[in-house]
Amino acid sequence: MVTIKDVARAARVSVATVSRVHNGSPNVTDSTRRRVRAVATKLGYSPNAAARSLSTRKTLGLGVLLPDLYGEFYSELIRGIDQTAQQRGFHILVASSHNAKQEIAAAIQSLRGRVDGLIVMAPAPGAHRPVRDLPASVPVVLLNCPAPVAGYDSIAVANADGARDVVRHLAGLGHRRIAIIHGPPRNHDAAERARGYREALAEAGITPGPADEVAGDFTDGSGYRAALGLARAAPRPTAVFAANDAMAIGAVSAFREAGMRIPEDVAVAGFDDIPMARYMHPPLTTVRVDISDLGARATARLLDLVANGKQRQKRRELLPAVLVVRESCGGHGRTAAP
Amino acid sequence: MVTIKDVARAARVSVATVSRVHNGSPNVTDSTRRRVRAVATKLGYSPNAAARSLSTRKTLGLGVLLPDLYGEFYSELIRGIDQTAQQRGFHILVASSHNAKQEIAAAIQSLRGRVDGLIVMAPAPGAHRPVRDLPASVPVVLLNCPAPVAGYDSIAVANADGARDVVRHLAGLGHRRIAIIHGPPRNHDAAERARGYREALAEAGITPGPADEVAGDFTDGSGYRAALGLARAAPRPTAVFAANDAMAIGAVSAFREAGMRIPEDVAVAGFDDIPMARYMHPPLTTVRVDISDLGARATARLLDLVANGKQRQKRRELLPAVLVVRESCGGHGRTAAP
DNA sequence: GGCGGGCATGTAACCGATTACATGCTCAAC
DNA sequence: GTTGAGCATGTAATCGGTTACATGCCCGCC
Repeated sequence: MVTIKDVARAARVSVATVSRVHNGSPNVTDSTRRRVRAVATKLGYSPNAAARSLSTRKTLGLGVLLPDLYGEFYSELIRGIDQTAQQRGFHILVASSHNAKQEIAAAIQSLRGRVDGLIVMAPAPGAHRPVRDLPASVPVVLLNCPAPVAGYDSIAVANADGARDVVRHLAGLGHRRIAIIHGPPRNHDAAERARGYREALAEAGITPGPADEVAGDFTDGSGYRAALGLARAAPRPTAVFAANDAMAIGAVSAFREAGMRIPEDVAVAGFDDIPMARYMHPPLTTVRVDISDLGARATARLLDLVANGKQRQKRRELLPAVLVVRESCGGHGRTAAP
Repeated sequence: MVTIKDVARAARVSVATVSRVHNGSPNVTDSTRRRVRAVATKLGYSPNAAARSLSTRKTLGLGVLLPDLYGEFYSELIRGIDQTAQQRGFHILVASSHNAKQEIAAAIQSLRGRVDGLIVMAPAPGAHRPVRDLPASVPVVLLNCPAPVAGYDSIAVANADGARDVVRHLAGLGHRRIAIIHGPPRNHDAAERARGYREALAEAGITPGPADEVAGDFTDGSGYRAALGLARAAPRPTAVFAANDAMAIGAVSAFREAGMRIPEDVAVAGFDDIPMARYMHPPLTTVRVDISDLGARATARLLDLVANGKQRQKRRELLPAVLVVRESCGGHGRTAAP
């Protein structure tokens, strides 16, 4: 390992000068600067990150704690985060935790001291406990957390609004039996989408039967199985709102296998607008959330906290969720542009 | 920030003892151990990662350098990597590079000293140059790289075999005009899949016309546009092999908009078997690659290198790619199980 | 009773950077 | 010619751990 001392010796200067050259300090003559640069390159020197962060107390790292890594949602999210972080010279440490309190605590523990800030997505209520144990000096941005958590910045998606809009759309199309495939129990996003669903039904004067709410867990497989059940129900719902796109995709597949046509026999809507939603057959009516933007905003906010300390007022930002009408619910003449 | 010294003082022992307690050294009396533990917990002590890795020369971090982060492929890959790493107490640093040599170099630079090893996926030929500049002491596992690179372990997918199998399958079904939607130019996986395609055609005595090979870039949008072109071609291909599933999904969507039925008017096959492939309509005939396993294997190999030094023989591992016949090409009576 | 082995614990060097402060030089102003 | 400002550079403390080696104690054995 070639260290700053090796470079200093070879360039016949002190370590301080080498350090100054690498950090762009102005007080170095051009000739010295050039000499140090040349030697450093020749020796293949690159500063030891651990040593540097030990003395500067900065790591240039951001921790990203996710409940899961399954599906297109998370790659989009990470993409937005990485892009923003990279632009500002930060790198990201990704850890997934399955939303279990213990695992979250472990992951946070393993990230401590390696990052200057944390983006935590833990939609389970109560899952933020381990976050509170963090020293107050670590900036944190919460993603899709249940309700504003006092003392933390947070960004969330307007889940209830989006869900209300889709279900209203469905009701407006004349549907009276509208089922929902829920997300995981104890998941904030799922709960909010369910709330929007119920509100829209109430608005429309519809009382959902008990069989109209079926369980799921945000995976395509769970949507498939849920829809299989719905297809056998009597009376059958004429429309289904799946709490995310992955489940909607599974549901469409199951309905089709059961011999039903979409949207003629059953309308299906999703949530998220993952890239592939528009390429389904029929193209999926869903709620658009700019997932990578969600990641980008969270990162920008976090970097702001990291740079300016935590003095600012904590805010909760709500990302709009807008209805995208395609063809899986009917009610749309033209083809959605790709 | 509470440091080891604070704990030592409060527990009335030396820093060495505190360190020993935290590292599970056996030479500490139970009473001391308990006292130190209690104090550490009360003070909320957690060792500074930078300081620790400065003196141990270990970081417990693995760098993951990816060409991109778009689509389900990457979340699956990261999932496999994270799972294996976490089990062994490592955490991962993810960076994407868009496959540009300069960005790769920058990313590697920013990872240096923060990780004990690197998983690099850079399918562009020549993209590994920056990797060679790494000090030989950093273990590296290459993913889907062009050909075995001397001096490095690598894991790749049997791209050509898989592609040959699908195209053979298509030819076996009686298709004579089989088009391909290519992956990005200068991408190894794409090139290999193209090679398999050509070999299978040659085997079947088919000479592809120039219009049968169209460009794409592995995104669903590019598959959509490519298929739009194919749909207008005369004579039209009766089968299309898309070099990955995302493009196959886009292609199916485009063909359908052009009024063609799948598989009756045109058969479509993909590559990767992303989770959602089986839920498409019709379920996609594709080539199964266990993506998260690919990540898991790469990680296991890397951890092995990290633990045992680099003395072992470098190996290239080839992950099988097996044909999964569903319905998008016909030739399959039953419904694919989900 | 003295000696030595083994064990718990402490002292201090070290890892590789950053940076406050010290040093010494040049040059302009008086 | 002296003085001091301003700048380039060096010296050494520091960040928070780990660990080789030193120390001192207890205990068993001859």
